[in-house]
Amino acid sequence: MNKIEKFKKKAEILKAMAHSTRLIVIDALKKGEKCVCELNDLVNADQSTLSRHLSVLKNAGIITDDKRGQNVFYKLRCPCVLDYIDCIEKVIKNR
Amino acid sequence: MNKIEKFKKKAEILKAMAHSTRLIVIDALKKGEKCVCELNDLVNADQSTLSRHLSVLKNAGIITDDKRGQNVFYKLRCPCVLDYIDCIEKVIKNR
DNA sequence: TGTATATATTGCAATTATGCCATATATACA
DNA sequence: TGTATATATGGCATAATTGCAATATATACA
Repeated sequence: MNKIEKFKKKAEILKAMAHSTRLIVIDALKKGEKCVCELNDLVNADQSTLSRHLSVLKNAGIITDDKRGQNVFYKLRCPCVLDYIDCIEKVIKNR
Repeated sequence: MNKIEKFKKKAEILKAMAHSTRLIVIDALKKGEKCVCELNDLVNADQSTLSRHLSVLKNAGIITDDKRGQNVFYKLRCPCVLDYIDCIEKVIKNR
């Protein structure tokens, strides 16, 4: 894989994170897994819309799902994505 | 500013980074400022396209510009954005 | 088996992002 | 002043993202 392809892959991950609803989900998962219904209470969006956001995060490899009974539980695959938010806040403060 | 607004602002920054050309620029600036002509040699895009990518990064507060003579030099405002690489690479490996 | 509940998917319209071309602006220098 | 060089901007076509409504699927439980 050449250099440009590598940057494209990284951009994909960032793009998957680059939405307020998806950031709310990532933030909510920092203390452990949550089912869709719990996440639904946190975000202000249609159930189908949240479901699509979750699939974006899942396809990017940021979260994983685990179906148990009627519920699907999501959790962060790499909690380091949360560290990144600190830097983003610094950017916001400095601009 | 309420919580959702804060997440929207963070998403803006991430979205500004979420493009391969803009990641190449950010990476190129890790060792210090560079003029547009130097960046133009690194990316595979029209000059006007690069210019527009630079304005996206600038508007997001990720880079600043400094015009000296005929050249415009860009540099990272918060080099911590480079830390994304380690975490993003971890996400890519784990998925 | 039938029904309720949780979650995912499809269709579609509206918005936003992207890229290139042409053109504008601003500086340097003859 | 005129010309070349560096960078930015406007216009426009194409593609991608977003959100909701409707529908599908899958599990639980009566």
